Amino acid sequence: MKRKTGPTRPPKTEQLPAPKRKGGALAPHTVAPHIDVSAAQQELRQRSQLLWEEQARPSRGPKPALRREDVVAAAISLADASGLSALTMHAVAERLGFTTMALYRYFPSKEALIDASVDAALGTPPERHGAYEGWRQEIRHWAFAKRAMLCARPWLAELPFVAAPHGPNWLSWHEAFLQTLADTGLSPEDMMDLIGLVDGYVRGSSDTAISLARARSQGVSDAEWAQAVGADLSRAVNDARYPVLSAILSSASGGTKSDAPLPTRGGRMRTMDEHFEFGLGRVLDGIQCYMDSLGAP
Amino acid sequence: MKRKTGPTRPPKTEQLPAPKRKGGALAPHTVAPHIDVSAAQQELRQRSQLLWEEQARPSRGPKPALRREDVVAAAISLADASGLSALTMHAVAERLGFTTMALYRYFPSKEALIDASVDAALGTPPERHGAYEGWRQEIRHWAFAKRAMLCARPWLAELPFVAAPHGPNWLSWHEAFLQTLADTGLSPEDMMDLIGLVDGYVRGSSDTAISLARARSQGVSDAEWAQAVGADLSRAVNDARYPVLSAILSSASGGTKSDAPLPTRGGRMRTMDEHFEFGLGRVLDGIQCYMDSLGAP
DNA sequence: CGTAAACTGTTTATATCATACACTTATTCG
DNA sequence: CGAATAAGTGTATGATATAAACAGTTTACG
Repeated sequence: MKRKTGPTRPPKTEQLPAPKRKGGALAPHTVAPHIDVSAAQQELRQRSQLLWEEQARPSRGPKPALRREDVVAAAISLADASGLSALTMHAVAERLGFTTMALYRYFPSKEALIDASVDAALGTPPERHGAYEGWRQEIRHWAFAKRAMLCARPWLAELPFVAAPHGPNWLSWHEAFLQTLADTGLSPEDMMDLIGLVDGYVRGSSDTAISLARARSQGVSDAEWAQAVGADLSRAVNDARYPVLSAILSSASGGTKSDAPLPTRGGRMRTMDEHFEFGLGRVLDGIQCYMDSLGAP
Repeated sequence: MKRKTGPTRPPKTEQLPAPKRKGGALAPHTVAPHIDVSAAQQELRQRSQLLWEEQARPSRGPKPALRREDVVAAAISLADASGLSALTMHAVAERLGFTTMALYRYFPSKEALIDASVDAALGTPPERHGAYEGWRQEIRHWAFAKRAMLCARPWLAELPFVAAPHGPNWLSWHEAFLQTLADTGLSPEDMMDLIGLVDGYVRGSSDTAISLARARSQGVSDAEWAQAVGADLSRAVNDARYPVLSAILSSASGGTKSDAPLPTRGGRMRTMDEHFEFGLGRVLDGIQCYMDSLGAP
């Protein structure tokens, strides 16, 4: 039979039967037209609650063999070892010596387990070390600590950072940040915005570091990684669409083939941490400017 | 039979048979111990190449009925309409009127298709409007444009932003940024770091806006969304672990139940865009400081 | 004290996906 | 024309999340 010039209609048009999902588990955005909004709200509320409520053991049946923390610990160790894709319900259960379905006695869905794992993985910010060194140093420490935490758990960056409920540890990072600003006299709204500024920068700019951390954990050498990262950039060289970028890249790498992820000048190139520090320095300068402007007039 | 105090070993211990995945398709980090590093490198290279190479049609077999762009367009329209979870190979194929497997003639894996969809979705930055307004205004426009793009396609934020190959459009955003700095006399390394700074801030800080955009697209009202977001924060109130946060929240919301996502002072609260603008202003101030410090000594 | 409620973990089943593989058909080069 | 090659299809497989029914356990309560 001859195929018409137009695309063939596959005969097995099996009218996908409108994802039912009645229990209201996953499904953050399945079909959209007829989504049950209140159910979605309900579910988010429940996920959030799971992060905060104590595990009230009811006094009727047999004692649970596990605590939620045990499940979370298993989940985290899997993700730490082999990335987010290793975090399957089956794998977690097996590590604990249970069947997959047993986990659903502790978490209503994989998403809820991940919520909890993420919050646990965030940990709490490091305790204040010695004397208070002024907001600038304090924020700097905070930013480096957060970055280090993200790099230590690269799988956190595999998750979309939106729309997840925030747990106790997440709040503790916020709290620590606010403490650095406590005696600056800034308004609450300014403080909250500055969290967004610094935290936004830290998360947004850490992707290279995280990517390297992940590569390392997979046994990729730094050189290989740098080459892979640089490869994308170096495609811009001699491409008329990217005049400035092209000029920068070819001038910086001295005309030879550029293996470096970022252009190296004649002098010493900044290390990755120094790149981060540079940007952070600008952020802190910007905050300083703002404080000065408040004090002056 | 009495269960031992230790966890029950499920009888069906089916020794999960070491994910084989021979074709080398997905599997960014499956098992880690015996990962074939060079294969992973190979695959990344291939994914990147797919974003750049022209589709060279071989002159032997039948003409392909589609172009890669068609597939990408279908994928994007699905994701736009219903989020990333709607982007399945089946759905894309059905929209095009083909069978699922037909897509694999165009993209070797779903990941490769997503790579291409992401780059296409990024689009190109808006053309320069009128006269050059100075780097500060130009960067500001760039940042707002990028943020608007992210909000218009909230599903981009559902993807992990690491370890994906960068395509032509991604580079075009970089190029546009560099053009704003072209006549500032900054070193290439500084310019690249400033991209990281501004782009990091834009991506990292846009999550609230993106979350709202997504909620809207799902029919959630702004009020419901605000309540859901605020709920997590308001748990800190009266929690001894979060003294500063608690104080800020309870003072700001006047002691009543806080429905607002961010604390409202007596005066008018900043809108979401104004929050963004505030942080961006600090970033730009920080850049200004740096330029001044370079020019002065 | 015994029984039923409430709860635990297990078994079994199902739906959704990505994708491998073999096959049929279409196109074009020699 | 006929062989080679590629396109799209059909079917199968394996991974995964999770629903539903079940069986064993503990405790509250009559």
